[in-house]
Amino acid sequence: MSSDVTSTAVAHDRDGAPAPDPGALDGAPAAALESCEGTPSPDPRPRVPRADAVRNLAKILQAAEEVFAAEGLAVPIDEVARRAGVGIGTVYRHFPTKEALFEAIVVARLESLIERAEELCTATDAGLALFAFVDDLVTLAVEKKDIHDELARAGVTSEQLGAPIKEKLTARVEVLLQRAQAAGAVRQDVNIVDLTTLLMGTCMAAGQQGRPECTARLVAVICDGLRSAARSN
Amino acid sequence: MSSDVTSTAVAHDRDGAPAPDPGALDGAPAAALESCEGTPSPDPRPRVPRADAVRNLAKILQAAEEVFAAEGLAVPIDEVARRAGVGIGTVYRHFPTKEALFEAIVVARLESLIERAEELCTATDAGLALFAFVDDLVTLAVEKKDIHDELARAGVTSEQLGAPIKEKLTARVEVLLQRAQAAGAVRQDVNIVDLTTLLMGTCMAAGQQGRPECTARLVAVICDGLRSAARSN
DNA sequence: TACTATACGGAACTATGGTTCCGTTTGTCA
DNA sequence: TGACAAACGGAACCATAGTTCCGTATAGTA
Repeated sequence: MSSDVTSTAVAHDRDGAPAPDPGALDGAPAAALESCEGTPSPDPRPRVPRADAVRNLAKILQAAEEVFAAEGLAVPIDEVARRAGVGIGTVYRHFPTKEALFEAIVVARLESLIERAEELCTATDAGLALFAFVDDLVTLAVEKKDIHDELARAGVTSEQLGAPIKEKLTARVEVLLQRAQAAGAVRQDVNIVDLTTLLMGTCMAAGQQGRPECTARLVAVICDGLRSAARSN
Repeated sequence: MSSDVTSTAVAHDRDGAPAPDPGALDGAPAAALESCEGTPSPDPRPRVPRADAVRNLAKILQAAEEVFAAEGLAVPIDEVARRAGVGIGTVYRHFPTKEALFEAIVVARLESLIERAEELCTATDAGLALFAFVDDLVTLAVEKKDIHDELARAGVTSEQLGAPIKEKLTARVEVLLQRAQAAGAVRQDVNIVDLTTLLMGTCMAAGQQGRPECTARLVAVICDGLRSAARSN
């Protein structure tokens, strides 16, 4: 949600194995452990991970996914380890820092949002498409506390988690916005920064307030606000 | 901004002197140290504070005001002490916990907001009054990082700082809202919870985004959103 | 089955920040 | 001016949470 390019270091296993691709969340952690960095020197030994390592990585990702969603990013790493049924050392073997673990989870979530945004980019009604995205985003933030936390930290931490992914998401949202504006469905005087700020705020508020029945009305107000001056200006 | 009644403990000097009234921020820290709790047993000795204690309390409040506004509530207490030119022990003599110090500052800020809301309650144009309050609130949040932090914690911490003051503020805002709705300037389908949530979000986002030129547009969108369906429903 | 690299577990270490304690200083009053 | 309660300063203490380290267990292989 920011254009900061400062990225987090690439996560590495301390024994040299690369950190898993966040996509591992989608079900294939084994593949994530296999491949190496961008083939700088074709290692003779392809470094096949042990079966238990693969299994544990999956358990850790699963546990992190659940714990972060329920408790937010502030939860201690011990809790993730406990939930995954592994030792803390094992978590740190797969992710060099807590941040790296966050990144794996948060990036996966952002990626699903990017997908959604891309889907909506081809919708016929550009206005409805943007509003649908707003609704999806806010709903997600209410459900998944980590998204909410991540948004809340955005301006605070200089180290941006998954900055490139955020830029990508922002770019997609910008397309949605521009299409909606071109269609005359959204006021001309808001730019992408305004919109992301507005969305961030709504996500944070709705997320920590937690009352879903309230969420719908919030989204309605926001969307109407975005729409309101569409004719004028 | 919540109706949680769980309040923080009354702040006490460890030597028995009561914590200062938050109003002390407004310039009379001496008076704050003098009076005692609700006269349960008329202490023979009126307990006049020493001059240096009065002076230091003022310095601490002043420093805390500045530091919290600039850095937010996460700043370590050492920083406040350093800025005030006193030892940490002295801070703790005046405020039993860091939370108590927060409260002194935050409550003072909320009180100024309450005052503003009361002022606006008598405005002729009820719609404009509400929108003016929204603008003031968001602007304050951008300027004072502690307000923003305090809002951000609202849903997180079970211990609510100055819960009664927040209730009072909420009550005033509710009057503003109801008047605006009665005047047909604001849509009927939002209630006070929706509004405070919306305001919280906007404050947080604007606050951490920090670009004042963006703030005005955010407020515009929000207010237009609140207005939008005023005719219908 | 034996051997070894890989991976594991969790105690120990480190850093941060709130809070306490106590020896020293100082304001106030007789 | 001397005595003493009040107040001060800041080192030390404690709790929390991230990270490292190393002895132990085990998957994979000959």
